[in-house]
Amino acid sequence: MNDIGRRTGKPPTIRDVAQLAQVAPATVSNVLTGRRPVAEDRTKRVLAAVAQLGYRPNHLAASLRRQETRTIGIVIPDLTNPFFAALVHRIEELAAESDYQILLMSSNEDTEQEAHRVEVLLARQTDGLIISPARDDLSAFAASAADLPPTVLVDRGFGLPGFDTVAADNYDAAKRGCQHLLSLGHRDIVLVVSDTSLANISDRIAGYRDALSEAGVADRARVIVGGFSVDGCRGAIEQELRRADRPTAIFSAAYIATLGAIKAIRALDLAFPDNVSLLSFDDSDWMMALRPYVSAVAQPVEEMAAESWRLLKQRLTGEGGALARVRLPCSLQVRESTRPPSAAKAKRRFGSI
Amino acid sequence: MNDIGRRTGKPPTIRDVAQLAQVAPATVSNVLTGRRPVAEDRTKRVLAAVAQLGYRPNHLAASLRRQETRTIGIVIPDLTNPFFAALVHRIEELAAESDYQILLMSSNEDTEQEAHRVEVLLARQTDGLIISPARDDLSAFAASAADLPPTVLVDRGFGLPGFDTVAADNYDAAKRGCQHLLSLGHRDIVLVVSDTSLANISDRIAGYRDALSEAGVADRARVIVGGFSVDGCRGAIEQELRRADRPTAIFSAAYIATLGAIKAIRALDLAFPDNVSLLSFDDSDWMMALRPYVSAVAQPVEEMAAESWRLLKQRLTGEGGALARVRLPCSLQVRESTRPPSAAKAKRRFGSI
DNA sequence: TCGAATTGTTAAAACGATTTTTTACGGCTG
DNA sequence: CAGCCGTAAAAAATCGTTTTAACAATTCGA
Repeated sequence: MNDIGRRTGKPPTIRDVAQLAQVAPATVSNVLTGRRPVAEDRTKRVLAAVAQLGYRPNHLAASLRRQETRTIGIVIPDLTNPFFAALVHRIEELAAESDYQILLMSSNEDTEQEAHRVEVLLARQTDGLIISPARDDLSAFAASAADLPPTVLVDRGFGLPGFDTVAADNYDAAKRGCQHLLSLGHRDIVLVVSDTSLANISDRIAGYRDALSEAGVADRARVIVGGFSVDGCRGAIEQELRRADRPTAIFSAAYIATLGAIKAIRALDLAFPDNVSLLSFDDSDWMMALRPYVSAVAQPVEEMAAESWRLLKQRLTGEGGALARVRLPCSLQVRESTRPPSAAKAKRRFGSI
Repeated sequence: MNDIGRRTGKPPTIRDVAQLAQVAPATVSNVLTGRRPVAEDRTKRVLAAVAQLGYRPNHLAASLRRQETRTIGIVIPDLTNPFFAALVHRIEELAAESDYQILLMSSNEDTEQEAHRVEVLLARQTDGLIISPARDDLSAFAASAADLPPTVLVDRGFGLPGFDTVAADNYDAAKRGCQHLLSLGHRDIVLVVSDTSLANISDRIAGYRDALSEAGVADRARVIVGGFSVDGCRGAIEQELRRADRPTAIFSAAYIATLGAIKAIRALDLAFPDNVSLLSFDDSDWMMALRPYVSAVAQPVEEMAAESWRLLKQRLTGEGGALARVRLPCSLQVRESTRPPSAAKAKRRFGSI
């Protein structure tokens, strides 16, 4: 380890390398980026100098000059939701493969925070954005909308004009999930959602309603709103389960709602699928730990991540065509928590009429 | 909406604002940053121009000049692990409060990827780093070590020289967890870990062993290694559960191991705590969905995040003192999955001697 | 063999801010 | 009234790279 040529203190710059290699800074740049050919002997000198100095190009300066940061901003409502964690994880992985890095921010389901984060990302010159907006309308971005770099909306905000959007086919998934329950003989199916103002949720509600309609039991539709907290959902569901005409099946339309549903069922000393069937929207690996194993409508998280990144990258490289709206199909995982309504239950209901 | 003074195409720069406000660029900067006083009338003119142009300071340029990016890099092994998701979530939240943003990267438990990510972060001039290293030795950073900005190691790499480090008190937590099982009467407690090369894991192993020693049953120690996959752990545990001298309790020392343990127990048609008690290291909100509710040693994720950020921020603002090593206590959550070994079980064991 | 095209090299400009230095202008003081 | 001082504004330097444009040297075609 010698210190020859090592400027103590500040890290070496391209000028230091150039000086040591006896070439111009531009030549160093050309060697390192490969944009223009450089004679072999100079290339070697430059490389040697780079190695000797431990030179690391300052990405900041390069970004400023190139007007490209190779950074994309991701804004999601809540990283502790495994769905979003998985989404971000995969996007990061894919982005890294193309030498893009991600600036991650959580909006905490709050429009104002979201708007602020987007502003920050704009100021930071991110090349692109992937957002799962807190609300489906444009209010949050209204102020910044005109200055947005290529932006993909994922999970939420599907179809908003001006954006590439990616989402699961929530309508179809909810419909199929509900049909599954119907086919088991359930007629009293309660749908638990976190919030009705979100389009992905209202799509699920629509799918649920349509499935009931087509089965001729539209009037049995019961949608309850539990909010974004587990205990909010739990409370709402408990109330539902305490009624005389207790539902025979619960369809929890979000991660939080599933947790709330299970907690509610436990709290009342009931069991699924014996007393109520349970179907979850969103599948997580931890569900395999549940006994009974919860049936679920699984969103294609990986594909959503892949598709979001694909679309964004196309825009970044200028290959993008017309704005895309990608709906990805969910898969229905029929497992142990959904069964025909129990005889005992049917009898009780019968008696109560 | 008029377009007066609006340069179409490129976003407005500080020069545009200066020109419109009839002042020098420096004055605009002073108004916006508040570093130097500016006369009131000029201030008003500048602010008006800023509003009219929709000027947004280019953070990139400011960073380059200031030699400070207000960006911190976070490198974690795996975002799909709820522990790390929660950690990142909280750090992001805290950092945002101080106007720092985070560049997030996953190492995927891989030293090479990790080293590469760290290099990228260095090139990007991040002001600080928070890393949960894939290995406890310095190999990954050896090349970059000298050039690292203030760096906090969290969860792993505790006590590595040259770093502020934060970790749960794994030794004590495992010991107390094991003591809990011992106090219930268990003597055949198997500890399931992902990997033995990690210091946090070996601390857990040590705590486990010491608890057994102090109870005079050091020879009953059984540590099995399942790797970083759920099914790896499941397989290893199944094998253990199939033995004639099946353990009466399983202590799963990591998120993945807990999942594997539950899966294994289910696969063999056993139940906890009836056939085996189960104690989990790492607590997640989804565990509340388990029936029975799994007892767990909970790492103080929020505090670990807070402490990491606090230490890092101190270094960033130059208030930092001597390198800190912070051990945070875990809490033992005794719930339903840990019970005294069953009579039936005891009898069977007795008969098999 | 001479001018044109090509190639490699470098000096200088540019990116967009902040910080340092210089200048200008009053108000005081001796 | 000259000189000094303090303040606010402007001008210029700076951060570290890439790109442009100018230049020299070489190759090629006619």
